[in-house]
Amino acid sequence: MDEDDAIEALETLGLSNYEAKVFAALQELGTGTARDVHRLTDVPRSQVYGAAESLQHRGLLEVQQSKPIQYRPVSLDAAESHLRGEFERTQRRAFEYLETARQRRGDADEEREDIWTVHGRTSIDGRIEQLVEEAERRVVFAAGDDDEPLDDAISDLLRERAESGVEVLVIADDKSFDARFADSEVTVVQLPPDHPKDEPPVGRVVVVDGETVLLSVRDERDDPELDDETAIWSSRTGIAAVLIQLVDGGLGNAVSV
Amino acid sequence: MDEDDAIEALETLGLSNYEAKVFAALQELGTGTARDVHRLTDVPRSQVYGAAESLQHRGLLEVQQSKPIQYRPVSLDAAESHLRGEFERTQRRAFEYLETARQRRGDADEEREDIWTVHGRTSIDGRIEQLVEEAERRVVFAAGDDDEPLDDAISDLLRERAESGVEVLVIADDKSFDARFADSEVTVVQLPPDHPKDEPPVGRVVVVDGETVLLSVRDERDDPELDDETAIWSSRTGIAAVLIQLVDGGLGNAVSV
DNA sequence: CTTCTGTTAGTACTATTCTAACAACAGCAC
DNA sequence: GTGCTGTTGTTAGAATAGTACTAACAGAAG
Repeated sequence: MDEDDAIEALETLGLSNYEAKVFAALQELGTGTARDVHRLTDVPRSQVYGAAESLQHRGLLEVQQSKPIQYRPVSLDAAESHLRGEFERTQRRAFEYLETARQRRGDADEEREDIWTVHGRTSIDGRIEQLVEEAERRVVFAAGDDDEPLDDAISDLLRERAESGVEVLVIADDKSFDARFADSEVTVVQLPPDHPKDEPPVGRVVVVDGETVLLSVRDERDDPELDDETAIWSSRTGIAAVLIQLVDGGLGNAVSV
Repeated sequence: MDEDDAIEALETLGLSNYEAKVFAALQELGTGTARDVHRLTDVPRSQVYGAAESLQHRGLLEVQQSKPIQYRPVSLDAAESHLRGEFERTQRRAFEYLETARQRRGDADEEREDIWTVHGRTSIDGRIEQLVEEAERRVVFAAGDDDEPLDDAISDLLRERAESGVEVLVIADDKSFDARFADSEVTVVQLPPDHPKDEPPVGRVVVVDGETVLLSVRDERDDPELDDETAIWSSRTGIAAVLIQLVDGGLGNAVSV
């Protein structure tokens, strides 16, 4: 993480280029004048005043109206809280409208021979949750080798659906899943040790009611935080039926989806 | 909250203008093609493809590679989680560097006749916390009439400092403070009912060790979420001594700061 | 044959980056 | 006290980069 990355990240958080540089410089200076900031950065001195005023109005700087004006950043904790508060308020504004827009949509189109592609772990998690919530009879969930294949929210939801009468099977190839679902209605099926092991990049496989299937694939990149997972899913289609048969065949006699 | 506000908010969250409009349109459509989106918005049809691809890579859309291509938004919950995750990762990137920059600063300048101005409630809360944390002997905290003058974090900190041996007085003009500090070492001083009442826009008053003072003022605007509070504070200065005497005088015989 | 689709290129406009200039003030030498 | 130099804070404008939007086209679908 170098200074350019941090400046870029601050810009992503909504600061302008000059604001980001002024804020970062003042972290290092502690307290400083426009000239001090200009000397430490490539921000033109005449531009420091406007950038600093904007930061002050956003609650990120304290100002001493002396001659010359002195600036100091608020604490990093206060700055983080402040930016997070701004983010949450902005997101709430946007999503209140989006919820009303969503409610305005007409009757959903009938499902056709659709295969959908989703990028990103949180989006895939969301789709998995939705498919599981819609299950009426049976859910089969399998995960490939992974440090953390099963999100807490998803495992909670699997328990909940199992307790509400849906048949839930989790296919595991290590023992940790037993502990997670030990006291629930979820059935954990252990693959035999000699079962051919899917190598990465296989991610998750979910089959719902024998007619909906989701397959995710983990991109082979280094940074797990970058949501580098892609999934396809399909429901009540010919291709879904074929994929489900393929998944079924891959599991052999261990379990039927 | 209308559509333009939502579009603007989505732009603040990092979407481009076209991306925001495509995403909002698809909330209403449910599923749609580039032409469907173009018809519902003023986004040129040729620009919908690029905006949609970008949204997909950000994990906000699902795509069906048919002819024509079909797009659908991920669920609003998944979208919110996703944007929040992006925000938290970006903020962590920025603040890791800022913390190292902060640690690199030289010895803090000696305090001079400084008066600092702070905008925004979270920044003022942060400064109050810092002043209270630095207290060695005595903290006096007063708040004007307000729906929620005392942040949980601040009240927790006041308790903690009282329990660690600092003398903490909270000056209240209603009974609710008794409940908050009933079982702690914090002393709550009730102003007499006939005490002249500060009218808004007075916010908070904090005096630390008889030599540091913070005075906040609430701007008279409607929206409490807009952090419309401004504070001044000063430490070990002549003006701080004067302000503290003024505050002392304002409290009459009820308490000495 | 017409319309639609997806892609690419380019122009016009807006925003940002950066420089220049200036009045007023502060500091210093004499 | 005066004169000179440097600093401060403000404003304006040119250059550059990014965004908004239109136009055009090949290929496919109806």
